[in-house]
Amino acid sequence: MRAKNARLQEVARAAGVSYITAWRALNSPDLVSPRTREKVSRAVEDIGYVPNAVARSLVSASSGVIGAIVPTLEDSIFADTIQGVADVLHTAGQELLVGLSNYEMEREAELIRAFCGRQIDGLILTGRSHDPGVERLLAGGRTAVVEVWDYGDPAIDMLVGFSNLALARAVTAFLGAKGYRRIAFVTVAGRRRGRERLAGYREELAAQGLDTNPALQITCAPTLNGGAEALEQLMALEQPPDAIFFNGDTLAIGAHLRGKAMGLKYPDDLALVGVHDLEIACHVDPALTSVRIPRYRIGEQAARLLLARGRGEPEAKERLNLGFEIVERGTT
Amino acid sequence: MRAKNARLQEVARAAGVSYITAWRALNSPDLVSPRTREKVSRAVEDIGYVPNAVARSLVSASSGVIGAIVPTLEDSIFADTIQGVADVLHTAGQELLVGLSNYEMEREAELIRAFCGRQIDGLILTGRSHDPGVERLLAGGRTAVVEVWDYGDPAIDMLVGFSNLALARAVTAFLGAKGYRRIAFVTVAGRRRGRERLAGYREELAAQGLDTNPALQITCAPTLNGGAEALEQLMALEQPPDAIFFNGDTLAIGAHLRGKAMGLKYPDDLALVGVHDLEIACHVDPALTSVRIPRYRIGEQAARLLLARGRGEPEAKERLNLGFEIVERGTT
DNA sequence: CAAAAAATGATAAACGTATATCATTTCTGA
DNA sequence: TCAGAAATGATATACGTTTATCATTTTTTG
Repeated sequence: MRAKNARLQEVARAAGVSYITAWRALNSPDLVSPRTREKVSRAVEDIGYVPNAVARSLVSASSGVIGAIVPTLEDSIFADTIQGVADVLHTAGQELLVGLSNYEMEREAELIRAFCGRQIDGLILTGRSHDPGVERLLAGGRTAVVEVWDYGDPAIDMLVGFSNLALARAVTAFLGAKGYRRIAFVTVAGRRRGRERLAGYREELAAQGLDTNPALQITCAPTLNGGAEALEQLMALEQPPDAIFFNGDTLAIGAHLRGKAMGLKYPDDLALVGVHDLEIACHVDPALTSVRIPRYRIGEQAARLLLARGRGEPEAKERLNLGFEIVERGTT
Repeated sequence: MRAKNARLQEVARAAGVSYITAWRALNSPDLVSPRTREKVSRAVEDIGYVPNAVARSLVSASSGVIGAIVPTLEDSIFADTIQGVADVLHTAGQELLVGLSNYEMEREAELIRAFCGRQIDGLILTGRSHDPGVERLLAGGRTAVVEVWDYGDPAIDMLVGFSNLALARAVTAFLGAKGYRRIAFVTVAGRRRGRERLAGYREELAAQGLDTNPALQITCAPTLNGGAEALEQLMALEQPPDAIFFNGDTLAIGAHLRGKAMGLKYPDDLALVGVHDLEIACHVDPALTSVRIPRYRIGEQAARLLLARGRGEPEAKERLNLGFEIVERGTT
């Protein structure tokens, strides 16, 4: 049933040349006369020959494949980064093996192991904390690794991201400077990035002498509805916040729409800030203040670093802080 | 620099057994005594041995990798399908090679070629129209193929999706039954799926004797803003529509928010319907009527079909219509 | 027309695993 | 203690490419 793919040997036979000549025609065309080149490529066409990249990988110890592991594609955030990676890799003819860790370190570790067995040329990981066994596996430097999203000391090799701590401090400082005093912070339960931002938020509250009431620091589900419920919970407090910093536009938009239905006026009754600057931030009324994050560029740059390493250009900068930008709109 | 990975030979040496025994310990453990098994797995640990899946693929002519090609990950629609694929493949220990065609048939063809060279065990393609050369390449049946999203006759092998034609007819009929007479249809320029739905919309208009004015059939950019502008364009007509069928919730939400800012009342001034049933459809006021599409399940089922085929279960149903569901809410 | 250059060919080893065959050693039970 | 079973080992071939070496043929050039 499963007929075997044609090998180069068959191409050679069909073209009436030796194996080695067929090989040269495809891989070092200058060593071969134009006529032969022509014969061989016609044979390739006729037979439908596709070189076996597996065999090539085996002998060359490099596969032309990059692996990327992100927690999920269900929110568009990481999908944009993957898109950036894929777009850059495509220009270099490399393929992309995608793994979804579902925010589980163990699942990430499994994926990394499997990817390494496939001789990937490079690996993109989300975040800076990984299974210790994996860090040992990758420590040898056999595989180029870029960690993305969290700027800081790379745990393994190279890194591209922005500082979550700085982001949270900047937003908190921004709200403080606007005169808000009771600034709440809402994040998704159980996510590392949220915890880093929480730390930044707390640092800045302390630095500015703002209200540090723990009741203003809550978690919710990673959905519009989660944000909406968080808003209700916060506004039901005896002393409700005058500003809410949502760790994600999805939460913030959910809250925005719910709050508006409740009759809240932004920013007089309440200020809102999100993160990611999704398109919809401009389309609610008043428009949502948010933080622009280079999620596509993170992917692009990570892929570029891997490609540069593959070409043996160690001079490439191996630790990139791509920053972020607060985009002020009507809700603050 | 790039130290080679350990081979099984080294593991055998470290464990003090022969190569073949080490191999058996890992691949047919029952043939080996518990003590030996123990020695070998300790050696694997010590050395950090990871089996070379490339070599395995070469000899077994099957790679443990499935390829999936979608147009983009930038809208969450295909990302959800990929997520479904990845979740199922993970349970089977298969990896996922992702390709983004950017809606270009030629780029899709390149990716397919590259994937076939990598000996993928199965391939998931979006849509039913592909480069002719590719269809020839895949026609041999060497690689299991599932086309997803568009239900109809599979061009190659297996298929999982829903009928875009039926969807458009159903929505149009639904609006007609509600008494709307001037039903507009807005789709994204240059996308095949949009054209199929347009056909369904037109068929149903004709069947119901509704207004077929071409001015009510327009295209826009695939963004919130695109939808908003489409709304403005339609409402500026001398005879504006009384209902708009947006081919995508993103467009519909963009229009919804813009229209509300313009003072439109839904559904009295205008009815709106979207497609995809994104979470936000419930969070606008009034909530958006939309069509629920099994985008995650499409991915799951496609992956399941490929796995079943890989296990040699040809009895698996190879043409699945997963249907859709109109979710009626406040805008109609 | 001879010498140099270009093109082609033959052969072999390597990549790391899968798997088959046959041989030898060690263990188990009566 | 010995037959039979279980465990281990030695050896070889295959997968399809990459790459090296050396030999031969064909073409070009002065």
